[in-house]
Amino acid sequence: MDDDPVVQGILKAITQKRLKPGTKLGEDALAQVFSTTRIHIRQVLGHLVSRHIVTHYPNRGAFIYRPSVQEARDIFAARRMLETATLSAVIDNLDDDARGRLRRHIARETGHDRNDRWASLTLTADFHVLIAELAGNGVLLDFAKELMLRTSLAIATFEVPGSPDCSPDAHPGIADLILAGDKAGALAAMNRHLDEIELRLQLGSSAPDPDDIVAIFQDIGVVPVNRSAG
Amino acid sequence: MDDDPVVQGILKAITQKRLKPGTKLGEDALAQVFSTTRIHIRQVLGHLVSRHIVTHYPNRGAFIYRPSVQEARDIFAARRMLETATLSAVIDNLDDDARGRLRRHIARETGHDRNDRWASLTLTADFHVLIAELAGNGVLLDFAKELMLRTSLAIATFEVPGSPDCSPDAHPGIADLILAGDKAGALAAMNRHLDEIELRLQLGSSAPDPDDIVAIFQDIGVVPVNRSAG
DNA sequence: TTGGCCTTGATTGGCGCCAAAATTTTACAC
DNA sequence: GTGTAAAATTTTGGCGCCAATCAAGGCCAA
Repeated sequence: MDDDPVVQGILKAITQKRLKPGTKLGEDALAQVFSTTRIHIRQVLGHLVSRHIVTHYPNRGAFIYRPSVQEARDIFAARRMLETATLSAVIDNLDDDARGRLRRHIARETGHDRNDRWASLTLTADFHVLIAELAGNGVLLDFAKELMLRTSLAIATFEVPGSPDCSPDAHPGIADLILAGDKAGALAAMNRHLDEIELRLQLGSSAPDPDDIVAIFQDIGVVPVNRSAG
Repeated sequence: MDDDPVVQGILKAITQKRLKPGTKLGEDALAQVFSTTRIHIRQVLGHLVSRHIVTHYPNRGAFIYRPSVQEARDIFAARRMLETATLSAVIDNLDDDARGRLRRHIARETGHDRNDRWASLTLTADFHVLIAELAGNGVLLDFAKELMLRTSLAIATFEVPGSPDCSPDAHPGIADLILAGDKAGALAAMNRHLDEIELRLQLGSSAPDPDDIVAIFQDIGVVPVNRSAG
C-alpha cells in the first residue's frame, strides 16, 4: 500500500507543501487526477486516515490533517527523543557505507539548485530520514517517516509565511560532527536544529486556531462591539 | 476507527494471545462473529494492515502478522530507545496525579488473580502503556501502543512455550524506583526488564523461521542425505 | 503408493447502482 | 439589500452482484 503511486503522490505533495492542511481530497477529483477508480481512492484515503495524514468527516469527505498546537508540540518532542536516540545509535555503529551515504546526501543537499523550493523540501526531509535508515532499524525508520510527514503538516499549519523549513546550513554541520565521531556535539547540534525549526513556528499559547476567526480577530485587537451601547 | 468495536476486539485478542500470528481472518467469518457487514470488516482489515497488525495477500485474505526475527529485534530495540526516553521524561515531570495512577495500576497488577492468564496479559501490557500516557505526549502514546501490539506478535511467534511474557515482579520494582525519583535506577531496571523479555525468546541467529522446516530439522541435527551415495 | 493434473468449491476483488447527507444555489419574504 | 427557507445538485456511504483467483479434493497415470 505504501508503494501505491497515489499514496506516494499525496505524501510527496505534502512534504513539498503543495497540499496544505485542511485541503479537501474529493474522491472523484482524485480518481480523475490519478486516472483510477473511486474504490482505489477510497482504499488510499482509508490508509492515509490510519496513518494520521488525513482526517475523515462522515458524509463530508477526507481532508489533509491539521494538527493542533498541542499535537505540533508533541510531534517535535517525539522527534527530539527519537532522533537523538537514533543518532546516538548511528554514531556508535558507523561504517564506511554509512559514511558514504551521508556524504553523498550532503553533497546533493548543498549542490542542488537553491531556487527549486520543492527539491529543497524533499532533500531536507530526506536528511532526517537518512539518519533513521542508517540506524538499520525498520521500525524506527517507519516512525521517523511518519514524524517527518506530520512535521510537514505542523509546519504548514503554523509557519510564519516565507520562512524556510530548515536553516539551510544546519545539516552539513551535523553531518560533519557525525563523521568526526563527536557524539555529544552531534546530539547537541541535532537538538538545537530541531529547536530552531519549532521556534520558527507560531506555537505560542496565544496562537489562534486557523479556523477560529473570532480568536484571530481578537488577537489582532478587534473586540466584539456591544452594539446596544452605541 | 480505533474505537471501533471490531478493531478493539481484534487488538484485545492479540494482546491476550488468543489470536496467534498466521491466523487467517476471513471476511465472512469475522462478519458473522461480530454480526456486521462484510464491508465493515474490510475497512477494519484495511486499517489493521496499515498499522502492521495484519498482512494482506491478494486474493488470499488477511492474516495476523508474523514478524521476522530481524523485525522482532528491531521492535525491542525501538522499545528500549523509546521507553527509556519516555520514562526519563515521566520521572522529570512527576506529579501527584501521575503517582496515584502508577500506584493504582501496580495495585491492580499485584492484586489480580494470578491464574487468569488473560487478565495478566492485558495488565502487563497496560503498565508499559501507562508510562507512555504519563508522559502526556499523544504521539509517543500512539507509538507505544503500536510497539506493545507488535511485541505481543513477536512474543507469540518466538516464545518458548510456557514461559510468561513479563517476569511477574519486574513492574512493581520499576514503579518503586520511579516513585522514589531514582531516574538512573529506573532506566536501568526498565532496560533490564526489556532485555529479559527479549532474551526469553528464541531469537538466536540460528533460530529457524517457524515455517522453514528444513532449517528446523537441520537445527535438530537431521542432515539431508545424499541418496545416490548409499 | 506416489506424483502430477484437472475439476470443483470457496473466498476475495471490483464495479455499478441507489440511498443518505451535506453543500450550494435559488427563490421568496421582510 | 438582507436574511431565511427550500429545492436542487453534488458527494459520500453502503449493498448486492459477478468476475477473478486460489486452495482442496478427486482422478488418472506411472
